[in-house]
Amino acid sequence: MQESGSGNNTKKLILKASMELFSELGYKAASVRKIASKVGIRESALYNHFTNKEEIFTAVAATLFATPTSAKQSELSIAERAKGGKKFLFSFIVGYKLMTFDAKNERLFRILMIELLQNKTIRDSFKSEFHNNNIKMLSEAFFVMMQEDLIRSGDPKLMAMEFLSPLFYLRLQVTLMKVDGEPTTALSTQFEKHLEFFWESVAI
Amino acid sequence: MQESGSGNNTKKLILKASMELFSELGYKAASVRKIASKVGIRESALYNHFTNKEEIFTAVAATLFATPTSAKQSELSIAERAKGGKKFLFSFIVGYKLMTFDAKNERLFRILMIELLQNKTIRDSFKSEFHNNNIKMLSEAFFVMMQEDLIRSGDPKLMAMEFLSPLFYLRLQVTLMKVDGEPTTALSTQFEKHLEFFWESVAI
DNA sequence: TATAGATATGAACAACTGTTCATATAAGAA
DNA sequence: TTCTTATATGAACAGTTGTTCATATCTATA
Repeated sequence: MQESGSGNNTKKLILKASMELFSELGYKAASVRKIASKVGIRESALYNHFTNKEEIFTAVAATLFATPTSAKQSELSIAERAKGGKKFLFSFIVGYKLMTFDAKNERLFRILMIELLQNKTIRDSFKSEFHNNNIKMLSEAFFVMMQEDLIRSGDPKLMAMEFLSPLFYLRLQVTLMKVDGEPTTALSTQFEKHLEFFWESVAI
Repeated sequence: MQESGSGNNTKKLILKASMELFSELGYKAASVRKIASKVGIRESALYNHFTNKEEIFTAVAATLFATPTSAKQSELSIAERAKGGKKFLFSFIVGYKLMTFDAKNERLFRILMIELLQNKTIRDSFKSEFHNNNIKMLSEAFFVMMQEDLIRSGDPKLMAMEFLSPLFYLRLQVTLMKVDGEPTTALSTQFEKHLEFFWESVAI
């Protein structure tokens, strides 16, 4: 090993630098040379760790989606926790809000949105991990709440969509504001307001 | 004038070709040469109509956002039409659905999403035209509906957000499906289901 | 018909792209 | 120490990028 890389973690450094550059510039503009330069090596050295640029990006995307969506906070099953009704939804909101305002996850979301319409790998990840997991989890929760007569009956999946969509939209707004360095305090309280509105809509 | 361009509308042809390429490839990959080639001229000829690539993109974006959001369908004011309650919301949904599944507007949405996090001009347009107009319009409508005792009282802007977010999320999903050539029939009925759910949530 | 203005062309530019290659250097195993 | 393996380097490649320029050609006006 030469300088720069402190050991065998050059690969990790590449992933770190790549994630930052991809999120800042997007796939195309985050060139192999810029990535290498950020790591402190030449671009040719990158090819000892990855076969091509696409593989770097796929690896970055994989680490991004590996982040748990705030699912396993406790040992209790979703069905069990869902019996808490509004309490469960509140904890979900708190987790989602934390993700939205966390700098690292903010980058995640940026790069996701940037590549969503250009990269099929990202699209597939979004559909399975990001979207379906949340919808599936919430659907299960709403199904339980219906059985427990906490909320009015209906299609659990539809309710999951209705609950999640405004959160997603808020997250997009927050991300857009932060990109331009605008304050997001006004949006901060919107998350709880959404919960209030939603619960008033479905609670029995 | 040489061949290709049938008259003085080369500028329009450039905008048309640009829009298609921008939406397919994004800003970076839609090169000046590709645009020129699509029009049927050399890249140097483009510079007789636009000073640089950025100006082409800005012009495209301007024409995109110039499309009315289905606001002025009739001569009646929003306040007047809002008295229709669910009927008004249904007409909004129909308009939004039409936009979502219209090929041209689909492209609009794609390019918008692609550049949303990379281009400040687009971001500003999104915030003012795309977002605020809809929210403002819907807020006014919900305010009227509250006065008419058609819906429960609350923050009209919050309701507008709750009503619009799922539509936006659906639109994004449809766009993603179409990009990969997947069928969108399953999502098609979701628009009306959202209206049913929402109206049941707020109607008195 | 002569002239002016708009619009076309092709060549060139400097910079950047992803990738490959022969080669050098370092660390660990024999 | 010697040999192997991993990782670094710098140069080179063939394309592509946005932009400029002198020059040619078309159209409309005088």
